[in-house]
Amino acid sequence: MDTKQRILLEALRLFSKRGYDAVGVEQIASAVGIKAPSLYKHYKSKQDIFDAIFEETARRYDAFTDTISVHVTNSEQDVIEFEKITADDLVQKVRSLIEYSLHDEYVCMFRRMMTIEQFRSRELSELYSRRYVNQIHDYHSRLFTKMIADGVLEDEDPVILAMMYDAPILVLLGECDRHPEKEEEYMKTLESHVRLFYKTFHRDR
Amino acid sequence: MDTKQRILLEALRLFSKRGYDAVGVEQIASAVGIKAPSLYKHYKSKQDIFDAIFEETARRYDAFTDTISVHVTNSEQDVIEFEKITADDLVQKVRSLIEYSLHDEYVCMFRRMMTIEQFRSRELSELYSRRYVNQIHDYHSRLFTKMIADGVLEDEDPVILAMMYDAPILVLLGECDRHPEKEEEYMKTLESHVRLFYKTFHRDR
DNA sequence: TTATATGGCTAAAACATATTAGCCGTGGAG
DNA sequence: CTCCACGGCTAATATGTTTTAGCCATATAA
Repeated sequence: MDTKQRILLEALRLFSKRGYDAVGVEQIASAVGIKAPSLYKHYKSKQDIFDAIFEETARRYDAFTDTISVHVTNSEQDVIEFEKITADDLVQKVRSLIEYSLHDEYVCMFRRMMTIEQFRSRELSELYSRRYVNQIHDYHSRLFTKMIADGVLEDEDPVILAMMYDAPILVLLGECDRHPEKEEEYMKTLESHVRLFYKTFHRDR
Repeated sequence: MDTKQRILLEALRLFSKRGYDAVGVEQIASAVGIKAPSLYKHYKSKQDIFDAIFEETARRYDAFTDTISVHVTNSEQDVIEFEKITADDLVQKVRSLIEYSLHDEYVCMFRRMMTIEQFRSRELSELYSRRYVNQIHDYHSRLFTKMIADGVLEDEDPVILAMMYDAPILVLLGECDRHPEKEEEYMKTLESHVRLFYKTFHRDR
C-alpha cells in the first residue's frame, strides 16, 4: 500500500550501502517492486527522494534527542539523581543510546548514508559532526560537569572526561555499522569500558 | 610529465570528496589538464584508475606501519624504554601518528575515500576496520600490555585501556577530516586527553 | 634519416540513466 | 452508474558518460 513510504525506505537502504550516485532509480523501483517511471508519481525527481529521506529522518531524530536531553536539562530532579548514579546506571544509559542508534533501522541506515555523503559539502560535514559527535559529546560534558559539581566524579576537565568516555561509543558504533554480526561482542567491550571509567573516575561522597 | 601519477593524484582528490560514482572521467581528465580519452592511454578503464590508487596507497601505508610497529615488536629494547615513558613521550607518539595521518596528502585523501566507500563490500568494510581501527588499537593494546607487565601502568584490561586511549584519537581524526581548519584546536584537546590518561593510569615503580 | 613508441587530440559509438508522455485498470465519491 | 483521481505500466526522449577508433606531433633509437 503505502508505496510513498516504501520508496523512502528502500531508497535509504540502497543509498546507505552505495551512496546516492551509485544507486539508480531503476534499482530503487525494483526494490519497491514497481517500475522506475512509477516513482515519479510519488516524487518529482531522484533528488526529491533524497530530500524526503532527509526530512523524514530529521523528524525522527529530533523527536529522539528531545527525549534524551530532557534528562540533563531538567536540572532540579537530576541533581538528586547524580548522587546515586551507579555503574549500572551508566551502562544502562549507554545501552539505551545504542539500542536506539543501532536497532532503529531508519536511524541506522541514515547514519551510514551520512557517513558516505559527509564530505560532499560543508553543510553535510557540519550536520554529521553536530549530530553524531558533538551532540553526544555535549550531553556527556554536561552530565559530567554536574557530577563533578556534586562531588561524585573526580575533578578533571569534563570535556576531556566526556571524550574519553564517549569516543569509544562512537568508534564501536562505527564498527557495528561495518560488522553488525559482531555487535554482541562490541557491546561487551563497551560495558567493560563504562565500568572501568566509572571505577576510575567515580568517587563516593 | 609524469601524467600517469598525476591522474592517480587528481582522481584520488576527487574520489575522496565525492566518491567514485559521483566523479566522471571527464572531471579527472580536466583536473589533470588533458581530455578524457587520453586517460585511456594510461589506464584501461575508470575502475582501473581506482584499483591503481588502491595499490599505490597500500604500498605507502604498509611502508609506514612497518616503521611504526617495529617500536613494539622490538621487545628487547622497548622493555627498557617502557620504564621511563613519560607523558611527553605519549604526546609525542600521538603527534607523530597524527602528523603522518593528517599531513600526508595521499594518506589523508585515501582515508576519506575509504570512509566514503566502506559500505560497498565486506572486503572494504574489513579493510577499513583493520587499517583505521584495529591496527592502531592492537598497537596500543600491546604497548599497554607491556607497560602493565613492567608495572608502569595500572593493572587494568589493556584492551579496554587501549580503547579508552585511542578512540579519542580516531574520533578527532574524523573531525579533522571534516573540519581541517580546526585541527589546531583538536590537537590541543588530544594532548589534554593523553595527559589525563597518563596522569590517571601511569604509576611510578 | 627513418621508424616507432608515446601520449595528446577529435569524433563517434556504446551504453546507461533520469525523466516525460501517455495509456489503462481499479476503487471510491457523487 | 458514472466519473475521476490514483498509481501502475510501456515506450520513448533527453542527457550524460564511458570507452573506442583513428589521427597527429614529438622524441627517441636504430
